[in-house]
Amino acid sequence: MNPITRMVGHYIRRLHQISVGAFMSRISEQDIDLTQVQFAALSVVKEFPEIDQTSLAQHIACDRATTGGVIDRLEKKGFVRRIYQKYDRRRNLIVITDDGLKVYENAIPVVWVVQDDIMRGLTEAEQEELLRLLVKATSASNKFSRAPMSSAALPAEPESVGHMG
Amino acid sequence: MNPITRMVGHYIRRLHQISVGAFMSRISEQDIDLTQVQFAALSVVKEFPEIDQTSLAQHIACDRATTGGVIDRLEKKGFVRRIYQKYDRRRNLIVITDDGLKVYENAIPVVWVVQDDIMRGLTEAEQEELLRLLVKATSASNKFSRAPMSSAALPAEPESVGHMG
DNA sequence: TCTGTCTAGTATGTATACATATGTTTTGTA
DNA sequence: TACAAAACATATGTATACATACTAGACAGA
Repeated sequence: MNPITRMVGHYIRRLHQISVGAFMSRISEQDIDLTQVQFAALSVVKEFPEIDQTSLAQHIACDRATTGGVIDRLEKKGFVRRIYQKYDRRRNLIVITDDGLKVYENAIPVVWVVQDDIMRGLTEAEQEELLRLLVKATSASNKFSRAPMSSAALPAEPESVGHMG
Repeated sequence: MNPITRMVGHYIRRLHQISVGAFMSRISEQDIDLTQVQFAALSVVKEFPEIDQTSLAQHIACDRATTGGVIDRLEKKGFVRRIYQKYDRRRNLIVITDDGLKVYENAIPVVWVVQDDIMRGLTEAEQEELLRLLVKATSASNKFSRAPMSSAALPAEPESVGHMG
């Protein structure tokens, strides 16, 4: 038996691949041009208009360099806009465009389909338990991570997030 | 509440980041120059000497292009060697070197420390349950994935993990 | 033998993901 | 006010991850 078959990290990486693949597959079916991370960024930009890149980075749990690239691509597609200010010229404020809003709304139903794709092999109870354990594990390890999620982006009561779609 | 906080994919991606981060952190402490995927590749190459790249790709669940890059980097570090054959000049056979073996053996204990880092927020029972659910979910979705793991690399007991086709 | 098909590996391009370094701007403090 | 420190974005380099396309080689059937 190869040791990698006993490594939790291996299955996490594998499930991540599956999750990304399912998202891209389902989103393409709807002719939507978005990645998982771009969708997450859009959802945060929609909720917090004129957010700066560093705050956005914290919400989607990417570092600033990665987030800059994500914004680049969203801007190129016309889904968000950077606003350059006078009173603090270090900051770019990000806003969602009308096109971005439309794409975002169209993508939302896809998310729940993907949810089901990823966990289709599990019973209803197991799906809830997996989600609960993922939330608990990420919350616990969050502070040790290099690109931690901001507390604003974390569920208020991790215990209660077990249910979805 | 932002919808991404309800997305299982978001937590999977997050736990993957944490897992990769923990591995790199612990492995650096030991002055070992390996990534998670490179470790997985080494372990397969050790178990199956003279494996070709496509088979290796299936075992570590990467596509051929990615695997080629992984082998490139491992070869550059002197941890594996490519053997070019006469009777089938399409195939490269990969073997582990003495240096590679040494590094691999040194890295093994780190893997178990990382295991604990990732799931430190969970009880013993929860850790086992998370691993079980990850194995079950990945097994079920494996066949829908672009870079599926080969069955040889999957755990032997279908009973406990849920076997796939 | 010739040819169409399949296979193995590679090349290219895109998208996260992050470390490190750089440059600019703002802020805090002496 | 001057200067150090912090903050923000970006640039560069490395490593997965995968689609697509391409080359070379093997192979089976006509």
